[in-house]
Amino acid sequence: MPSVTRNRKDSPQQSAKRREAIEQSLVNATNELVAGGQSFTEISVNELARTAGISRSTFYVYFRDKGDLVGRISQQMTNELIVATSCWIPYAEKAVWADIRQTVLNLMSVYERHGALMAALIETAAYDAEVAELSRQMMTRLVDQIRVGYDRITADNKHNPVGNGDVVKVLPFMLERCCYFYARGRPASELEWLAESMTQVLWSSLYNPELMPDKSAPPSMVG
Amino acid sequence: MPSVTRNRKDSPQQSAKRREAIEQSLVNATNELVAGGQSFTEISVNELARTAGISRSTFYVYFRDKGDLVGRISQQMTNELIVATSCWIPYAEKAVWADIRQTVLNLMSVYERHGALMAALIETAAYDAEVAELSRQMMTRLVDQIRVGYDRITADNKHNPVGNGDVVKVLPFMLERCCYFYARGRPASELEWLAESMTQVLWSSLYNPELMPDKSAPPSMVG
DNA sequence: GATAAATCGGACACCATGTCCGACCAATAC
DNA sequence: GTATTGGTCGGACATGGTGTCCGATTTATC
Repeated sequence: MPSVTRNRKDSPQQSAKRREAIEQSLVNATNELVAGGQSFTEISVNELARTAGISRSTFYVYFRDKGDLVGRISQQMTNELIVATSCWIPYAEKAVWADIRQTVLNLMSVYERHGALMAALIETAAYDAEVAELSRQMMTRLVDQIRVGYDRITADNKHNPVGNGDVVKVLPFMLERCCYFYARGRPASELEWLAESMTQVLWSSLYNPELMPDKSAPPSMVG
Repeated sequence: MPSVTRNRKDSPQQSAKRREAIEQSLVNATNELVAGGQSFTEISVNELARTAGISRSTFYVYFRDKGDLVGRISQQMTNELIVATSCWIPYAEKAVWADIRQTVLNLMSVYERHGALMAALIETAAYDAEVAELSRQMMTRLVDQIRVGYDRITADNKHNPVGNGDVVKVLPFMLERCCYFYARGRPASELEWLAESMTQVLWSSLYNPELMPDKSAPPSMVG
């Protein structure tokens, strides 16, 4: 006898707890499959679900599609990145080289541990408008974060403010993209040069502005 | 009467000229469709071909798939980017602020004019291994280019070499990603702040290294 | 006007997607 | 025990894009 009260459409009285458990299984499955050499895009929902130990049907009970899953992951990643900067930003005005370096290493560590998820995020953002927006928000939050640091630095009288505060809109892209390219899934400990280089760019852009160039000199070559 | 000599498999005695003409039509179609709001990934081969004024069948005569097309485009884009740096790199040791700024503007201009193609390149690289490799090569070539400039700067006795030459592996990612994010399809003339910011990062990272920070100071906060 | 090249339309098998449903399997309630 | 219920499962379904193939038609060339 078919149940009449049964309503599939607005089913979700699924406990948030259960949803999170499934999400975790899917995250593990993603890591596993990406480690096996596939890109996230070419992993089918079926493959993903099976590897996570659930059926394709069940996947669609909890997530609209792969993009929906990635969207949730994206929130986590964003938070991790923000946290990674917390040993520098709140004290930016009195930070030394080593503080910035540590922040950079923290960021790299996120990409080391969550390389597959970061790849999934970036890949999906390429074709899924909703995820693209989330990825955009991730960058915006990083920019805001760096801006807080910048403001603290310039408010401090030790440092002569650089003319252009918009550098903060530029630096996070260097960080994100370099970590993505060089540090994804790789131990940060083997990437000393990367930590050093990114630290240097941050340092010289934010803490080194006293040495103003002569901006008025005419270009020596034609563009 | 069916032609016996006709061999479809290794057909391409298609003149390179014709291929380029078709490629150009497809490039235009891509611009048109992307301008219409779609992402390159969600444009079907049929739609792309029809907009370019050819049939789907003909598309497959000249290109294996969309990735093949994007691959060819990628070469062009890479070249344009390299050329964009030519007003700076060869004279890097005697360059002034305005020279770097001009290079940055040139780069932005590439993204202004070819925004759709750049998007197609990045999107496709996300799931097509072959295109991903080409996109990787694009970055590598930019790194090499910046390195040439760096070597000229450090060889010159005017500038005290910075400790870490690996900054050159980091800077192109800032340039590429920022142009992609901020300057794609947008007039460079309205993005003064971007040009200024990117120039500043380049300048302070490459020409401003005399002011060495105290790298030995212990971190003030815990990571 | 004959011949070959280039293009076209259309059919084909294939595969992933997202939706839907009935069957099943627990645990709990009566 | 037996019935109900929330959750899972397998499978069917329509849909839509892919890449391949071929026969037919158009276009260019001499």
